[in-house]
Amino acid sequence: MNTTRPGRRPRADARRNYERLLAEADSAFRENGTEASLENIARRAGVAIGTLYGHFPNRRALVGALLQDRNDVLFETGDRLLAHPSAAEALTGWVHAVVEHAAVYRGLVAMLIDGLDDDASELHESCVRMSAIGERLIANAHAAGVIRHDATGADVAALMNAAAWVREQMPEEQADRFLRFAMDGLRPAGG
Amino acid sequence: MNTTRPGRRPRADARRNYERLLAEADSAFRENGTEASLENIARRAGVAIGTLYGHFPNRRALVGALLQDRNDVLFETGDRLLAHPSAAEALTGWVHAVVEHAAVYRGLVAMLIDGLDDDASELHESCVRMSAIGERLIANAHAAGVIRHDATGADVAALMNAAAWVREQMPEEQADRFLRFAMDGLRPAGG
DNA sequence: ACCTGAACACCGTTCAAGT
DNA sequence: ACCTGAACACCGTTCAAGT
Repeated sequence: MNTTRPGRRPRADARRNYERLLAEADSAFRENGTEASLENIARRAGVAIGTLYGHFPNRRALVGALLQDRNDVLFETGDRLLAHPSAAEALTGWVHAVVEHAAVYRGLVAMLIDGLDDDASELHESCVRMSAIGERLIANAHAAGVIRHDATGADVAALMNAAAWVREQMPEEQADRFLRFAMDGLRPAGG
Repeated sequence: MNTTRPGRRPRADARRNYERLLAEADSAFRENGTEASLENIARRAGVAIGTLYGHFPNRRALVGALLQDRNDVLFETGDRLLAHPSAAEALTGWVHAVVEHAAVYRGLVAMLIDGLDDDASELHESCVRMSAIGERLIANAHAAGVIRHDATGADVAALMNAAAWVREQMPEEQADRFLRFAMDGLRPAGG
């Protein structure tokens, strides 16, 4: 639960401000998406705008800090699915988990896509890890013959991101239907 | 080619400004997406910001004016496809046409989605028309038995919008693959 | 009838000055 | 070591004043 970075003992007020900023950012991002006003977040947290930038050099850092715990959960899910006996169920489970993960904040999918390409992004490491898990699950699916042979990791990633975007834009039920149909399109030809 | 609205004879300078604003907006939207700075557009067109607002009350109106000609082409395509002998090819053709249509400006898909729900939007009419064509083509596809029976118009719309979004975010080739796979997911179970 | 640009209210981001 | 808030450079949008 201690989210403080390298320096040893943060001052009590610094820690409190950090915590408050995270809480306000979370609620602002949930309400208005990842483009929510940072000035507003600082104001609601009761600190000056400079304090926000002191703790988080940019918007990505703030989002990254908020995603920490959720990332841990996601990667545990990934490990569990990699050991799952059914490669098909594992892949489906992963896609659902990632879509759910990205659905917290409107606009997050776009940030994650950028984060994968930009190695200077605070989100880069987790994006790469997500990508790696996906690749392995797809390899397993191919080995088990439960996915059409011409589908690549990039194809599944595109599907996943698209589904997350649909989830941001439309009612959850519609997003579920989209995901189900799209996944059917990945099944082997004879399936 | 005359794009002037109800008032009879626009002043020569007004017409020229209108034309210049459209041209600059088009290039700005192509470069930076539909969120491109309006002040920049006015500046590059050589007019004051107030002149831009005089011609276009908001960003949607500007986008709508730019889409006029492209809409005509799209709807002609729609009419032609509605008369196409193969319901399957017609639907596929329509989805491709809409994705291509929305791909001009990054961010346009999101505006079109909003435009369908918001009847105060300058884009609303064309969105409704697009939607109606889609519905008819899907009805035809169902009648011909070339689409899975549980797929609705909303499902196809979601797929189309998602494909357009993928086209905005990733290389065109990736978007094509996504679209092909996703469309396969709409084929009848036994297909 | 149309154009101008100042005015207002908002941003993100930086940084000298404080404690 | 951390916080503050003014400062700068940018927005979208409106509207009184011009021609």
